[in-house]
Amino acid sequence: MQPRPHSTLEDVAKAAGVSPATASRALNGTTQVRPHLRDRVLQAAEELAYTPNAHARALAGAGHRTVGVICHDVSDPYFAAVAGGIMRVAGDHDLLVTLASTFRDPEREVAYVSMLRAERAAAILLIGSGFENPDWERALSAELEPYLKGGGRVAVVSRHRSLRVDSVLPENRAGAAAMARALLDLGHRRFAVLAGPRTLTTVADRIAGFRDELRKAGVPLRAADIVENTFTRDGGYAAMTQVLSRGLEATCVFAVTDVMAIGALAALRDHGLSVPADVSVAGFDDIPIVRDLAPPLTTVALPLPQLGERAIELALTENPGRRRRIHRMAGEVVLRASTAKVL
Amino acid sequence: MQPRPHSTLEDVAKAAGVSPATASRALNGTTQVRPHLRDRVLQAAEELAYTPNAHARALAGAGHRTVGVICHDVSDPYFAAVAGGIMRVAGDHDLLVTLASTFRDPEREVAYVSMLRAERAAAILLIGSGFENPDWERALSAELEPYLKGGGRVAVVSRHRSLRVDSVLPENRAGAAAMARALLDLGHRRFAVLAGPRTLTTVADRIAGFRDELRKAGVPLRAADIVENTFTRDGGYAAMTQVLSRGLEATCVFAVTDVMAIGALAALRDHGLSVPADVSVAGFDDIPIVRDLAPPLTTVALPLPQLGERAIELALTENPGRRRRIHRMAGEVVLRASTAKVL
DNA sequence: TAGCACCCGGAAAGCGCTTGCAGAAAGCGC
DNA sequence: GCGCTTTCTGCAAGCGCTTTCCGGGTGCTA
Repeated sequence: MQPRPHSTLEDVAKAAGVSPATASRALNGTTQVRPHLRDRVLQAAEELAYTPNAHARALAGAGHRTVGVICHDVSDPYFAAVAGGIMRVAGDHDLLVTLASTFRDPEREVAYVSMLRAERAAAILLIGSGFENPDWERALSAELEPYLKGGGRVAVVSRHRSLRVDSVLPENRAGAAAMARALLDLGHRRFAVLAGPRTLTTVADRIAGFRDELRKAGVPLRAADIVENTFTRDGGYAAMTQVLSRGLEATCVFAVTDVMAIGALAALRDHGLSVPADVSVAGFDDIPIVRDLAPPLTTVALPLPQLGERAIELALTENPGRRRRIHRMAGEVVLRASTAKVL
Repeated sequence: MQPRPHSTLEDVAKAAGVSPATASRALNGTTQVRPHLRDRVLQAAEELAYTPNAHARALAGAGHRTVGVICHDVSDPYFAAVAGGIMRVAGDHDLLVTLASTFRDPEREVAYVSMLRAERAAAILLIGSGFENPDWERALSAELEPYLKGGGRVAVVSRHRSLRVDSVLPENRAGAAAMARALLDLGHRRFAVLAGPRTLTTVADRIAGFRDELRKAGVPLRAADIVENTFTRDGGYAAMTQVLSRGLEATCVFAVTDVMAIGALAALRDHGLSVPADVSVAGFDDIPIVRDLAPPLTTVALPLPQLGERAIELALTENPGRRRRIHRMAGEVVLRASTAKVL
């Protein structure tokens, strides 16, 4: 029945009584086309509900207006916020965004890069910490290399530095240090740290910044004060529970991400402890929800959407020298009601 | 320097000493290729870091393994959760997901459908309520129609029914009715409803279900008890503030979405009211965060990730009769500490 | 009115891949 | 060992578009 599912440029050209070349030019405005011809083409296109085939177009050399974004899980508020920033910029550039959630599976991440490569995506953005295993990071590099050589643009956000590509880096170390200072100022001297996998630089940096600042003040942070778990709400809950199980000595809990802090708050509530009366809690990231918690969470505020915006802008911006560009973004301590002065 | 940025099938074929056709067949396994030839091809591909050009492939008729998802805003926890479900299923099918946030701009929505059409996406999924204006819905239909005729698959989640496509529909009406019953059982008789744009069927249904159930119990819900605002946290805050400004008579506030409920909770806190002691609050959706609020939010739990999973499965499943399939999903009232018995 | 530059439109060559089609090779029975 | 069937392989067409290269108008100048 249907001769061809979609109408093609040739159909349009025929309907308008011009050649496909002219139709193409009229539609894209690459070259001047006499007004009355252009109007005929436009009208024909309209009538035929013509939509250019993006594949044909890309194949013919017009490039592909898609950027690929790879993160661990879109439903995590952190990634959702960063992705939101990317989407906004992408929308302004008429770019389509292909978003892939790896669910923290390294093989999947590599597979996605490969698919994005096959798509000839204009750029690939990797958001979130890399994987613990350096082998995975290598496999990823191997996949990325040919892409870069082929003119692909890559940018990473808050990611292990082993990849030699443009990156947007939150100042994790300085942010954590600032948080330590703020908590010290409140009079805290005993801390518990709830950490994600410590092989991730994000985690390592936040812990290091926090610990170094404490040390400067002569306050030690012992290895036992740091509890490691997954980067999730439940991970935070479990880590907090573990801390509680050996008897809470700390007056303040610092979770390396807000999501973990949310789990920690839940665990504390479930154990009948009140925040900040019994113990103070601080997080990191400032995902949108934490200001609405009760108590609102003290945290290091990162400009999450901007992280994404800078990343895509970086990737889209010409880089003649092919130098590795790094855009650092500072975090700011926001004191809310989840932390209190020690009496 | 670089003769061609990427190595092509022809390069692989040449390196393996076979024709492109054979190389293609070896790589795709469409037809038997003698083992030693196949191995040579595979090895050559490996050595050349060959990645097939998805565009060429799609153009040559092999179809395109991408599904498009259009929602209002990925950074909204509701959409993030639904998208999460979609991603999981897509990953299992080796499909790439192109996610577009319209930021509630109808023109952008139509434009995205057009772009997805141009991409020859295997399916287009529309998540979230349609727009208030029936004209927009028509414009959208006009864009979708040719896509469907061309063999495209479309499914919508929680969306205005005017589109004649497969859909996944939460049972908004029944869910809201169940919530009304639960609140009545707690002894509440005076309610305030915080609504999103009422022209959206989602909102209309939730209000109707709620009101009808109250009516059955002889409890009236007057027009003035319903306050309308945007579908956001700030919208909830504003709506709640408005209710408070005319003097709170209600013993219970029902927000048509959790996100609005979060705003309402914040507004109540800012006004020095305590929940549920002074007033009970209930929401709808059960986005993941609400169980961790203090107090945890009473709400109608929708299986958010499943909403997405069903939608993509629906779109991917053959539909020989071309009938409009509707998958309804029930919500379940979850009573948490944000609602209390009326003394 | 002739001459020149300029602009516009068309023909055609691909972009990289899949896929009939047909021929070559291999396997089988007799 | 011959002819037949059954695999396998290569040729070539073509997916829908962009773009280079030209030829033919057009408008301007002399």
